[in-house]
Amino acid sequence: MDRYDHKAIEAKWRARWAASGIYTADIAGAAQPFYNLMMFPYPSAEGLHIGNVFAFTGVDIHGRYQAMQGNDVFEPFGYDAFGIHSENFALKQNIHPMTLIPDNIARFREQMQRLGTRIDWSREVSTTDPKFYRWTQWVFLQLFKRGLAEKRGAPVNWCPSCKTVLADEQVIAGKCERCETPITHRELEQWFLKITNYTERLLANLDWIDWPDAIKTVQRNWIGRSEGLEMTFPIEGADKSLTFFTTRPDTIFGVTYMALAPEHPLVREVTTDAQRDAVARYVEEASHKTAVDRQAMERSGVFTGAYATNPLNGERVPIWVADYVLITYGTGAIMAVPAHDERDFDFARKYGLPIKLVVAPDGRAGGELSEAYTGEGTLVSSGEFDGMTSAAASDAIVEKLEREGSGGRKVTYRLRDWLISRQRYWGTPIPIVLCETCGPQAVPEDQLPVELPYVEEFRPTGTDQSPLATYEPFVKTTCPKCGEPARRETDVCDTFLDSSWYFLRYPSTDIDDRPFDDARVKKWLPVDTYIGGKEHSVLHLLYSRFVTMALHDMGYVDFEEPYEKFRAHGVLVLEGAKISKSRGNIVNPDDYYESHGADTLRTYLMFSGRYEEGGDFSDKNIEGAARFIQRVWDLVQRHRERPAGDLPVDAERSMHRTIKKVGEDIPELKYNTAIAALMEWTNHLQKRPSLDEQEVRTLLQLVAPFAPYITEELWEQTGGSGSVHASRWPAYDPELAKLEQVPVAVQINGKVRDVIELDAGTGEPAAVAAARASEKVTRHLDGKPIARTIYVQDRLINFVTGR
RNA sequence: GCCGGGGUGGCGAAAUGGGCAAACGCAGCGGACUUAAAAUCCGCCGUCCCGCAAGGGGCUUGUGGGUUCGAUUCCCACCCCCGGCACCA
Repeated sequence: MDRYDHKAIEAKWRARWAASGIYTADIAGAAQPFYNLMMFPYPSAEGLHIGNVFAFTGVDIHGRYQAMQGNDVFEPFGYDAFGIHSENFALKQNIHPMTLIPDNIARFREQMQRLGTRIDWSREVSTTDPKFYRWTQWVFLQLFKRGLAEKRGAPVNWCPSCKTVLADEQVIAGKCERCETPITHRELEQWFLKITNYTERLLANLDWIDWPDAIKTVQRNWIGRSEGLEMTFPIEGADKSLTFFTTRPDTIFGVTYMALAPEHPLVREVTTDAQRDAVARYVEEASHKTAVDRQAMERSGVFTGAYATNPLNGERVPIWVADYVLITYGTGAIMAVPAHDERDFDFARKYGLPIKLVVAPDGRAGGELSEAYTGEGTLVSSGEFDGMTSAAASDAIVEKLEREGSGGRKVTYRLRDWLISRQRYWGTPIPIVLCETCGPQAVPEDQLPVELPYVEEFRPTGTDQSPLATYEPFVKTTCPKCGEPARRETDVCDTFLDSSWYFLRYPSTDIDDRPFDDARVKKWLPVDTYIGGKEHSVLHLLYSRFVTMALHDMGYVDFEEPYEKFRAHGVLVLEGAKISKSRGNIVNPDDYYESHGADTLRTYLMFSGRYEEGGDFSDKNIEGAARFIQRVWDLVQRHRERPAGDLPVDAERSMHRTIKKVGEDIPELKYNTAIAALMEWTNHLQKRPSLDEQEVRTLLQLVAPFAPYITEELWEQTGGSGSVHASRWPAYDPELAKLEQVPVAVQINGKVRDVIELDAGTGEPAAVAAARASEKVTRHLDGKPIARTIYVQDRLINFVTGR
């Protein structure tokens, strides 16, 4: 049999599908809308790589299956083309992003089309299109008008290489997520979105949304809820007090010093004249250290000369400045308990501060400590709380402080507000006018979009300003409130603002006077299934939940959670390394489109392992998928040449079993085992002299989601009506899908000695009788009496003899 | 360090409300077809031992324990790999 001509067939159906609009969703009229969403890509490199193809194929199979279930599937695609990733690529190529990005997009589109997806190409979105970012700006303004966006001075993460500030979520282990340069800190006026207003809801909704537990855990950890005590110690000789947070109230009698973060406002106020120079020097040095330095270097600090009083025992404790205390967590100050905290222990050792044991490990008296004891135990040297357990003492201490009004229970979070200003060129301009008299003013909505101008010199400046700041035609404007000359905000938005709402736009891309149409949002959202990479567990997935909640509270949408069902696909690696342009290990799908065709590539990628796990890419096994696709072709060609045969009951049963298995596996994204079942069935079909019409129909339908081109061609060749992709998924008969005869293992003392064929559903007496009739069983029993018999129907029999 | 996920043949992997480990595929070996090759088809294919053979027996899911008639699956301890967080008080 000849090899099928994948190039001709794929080109033919691509054209036909485009012409017929088979994948165009009926946005207004769909009876059973199903929003099948994939994370839109950054079109930053020269094209799709094999990892993108892997991800999108899995989403598409899901969409095709849902369509064959009778749903009106909407599967849109777009480009997240603003941002540092795209701009850096433009810088490297030395081509202006306004020229380069449209080329990249065209290339991505072509490669996606060759993949044979059921994407609705009539509703593309690109975040760099003014028709799109006009509404990103609108989203920003709604947040601004409700006080959820504000410009304020704060210590921020600065990447010296990218020359911009970054959100916390974009700092990985103290380094820039894009270029791995150690982050420094700057004190700058920046725009923040108040995601922390939503902390509790972001946390609470995780309890019911249908997401993988692993992703929920990552979000919970990122939000970092922590319960404890907040209290204050009065500062000696000053009208001030020092507020701190602790999760260990039981150790409070062990406080031997206090420590402030170098950036803490009280540092200046409490430092004595004698210590002023030393403290100033230390604070100055600390400001130059990167987060990476801070951790790598030995713990350090300096005494301020001031003292605070522990109100519980009246002890006087020195106040230090130490850079292991973070200004960004809790109150930026700590009570230090060297005996029961590793960091405080090291610090006390270094500076000769007292180490006072107050929690004794249970059943042992505390002696000299060689390291901090961080566990729980029984309180000692703690006044009235002596003898209590850590847990009881914590409660008692907090209650006492609450009674006295000097402290109380408090919940603290790790999550901080989302910093969205970027001192770069390639992004959505922040739609704000800065007026010297009126302050930051929203650009009136009828003046949107604030267009990003073409600026020849788009390189980052390295100052605290975006390159737009020097482009006067953009900067000069008038205040919308007072009409006086004013300047535009020149920072641009973090790309994650673009992607925080894009899914709301897809159904309304043809509407220009509002971001999204209410009726369409009601019809299509929340998204039915969202599938994307784990790398966005915090970042995109958290930000878009926040923005959706905010829009919900403003009354724009009637749901809080944008993606009630989310599934994460695995990541493809190459020889153990992440696939990326910078590593130079890009695998281009075009080579496989040419050599084997998209159907084979899709099938191969989905067959070689679990979709939700990913794995190491290697094309070693692609021949297996190619043979399977070719076998489907050959089977159907043979069927066309020979008269249709009958359908013996065994063949019918194996068909029903396959329909059941494939139909159960696809919704769970177990594509590898679905394909295995199809391979098994085709191996059976091949042994039959001729196929029944129903078998051919069913085969093409079951293979269709995986290999859309060849099945469509064969469907037409065999006179199928309409498109195979618009046909209804075949039903199976549960009775026929069952096995008639089952192999049952016969064990003696847990060791398999024989396997006998029994009718499915055979009861214990008959099964045991059959098993005892086996020569092998008799031989192994060797006359020993059976003490016990265990029977698991249709599975096994275990004869247990006495010892 | 803490939090996730994982470790199964030569390779990619199946199978966990405990029940025949290795489905499906790759590679390999043997055979059919062919002048020959490719393609295709048929058979073998975890490992060790006994046997000329038919066949029989032992071992085997990272390591060591435990529970159980029975453990890849459950429990305890540990090792390694991948991902996330990271001086979070």
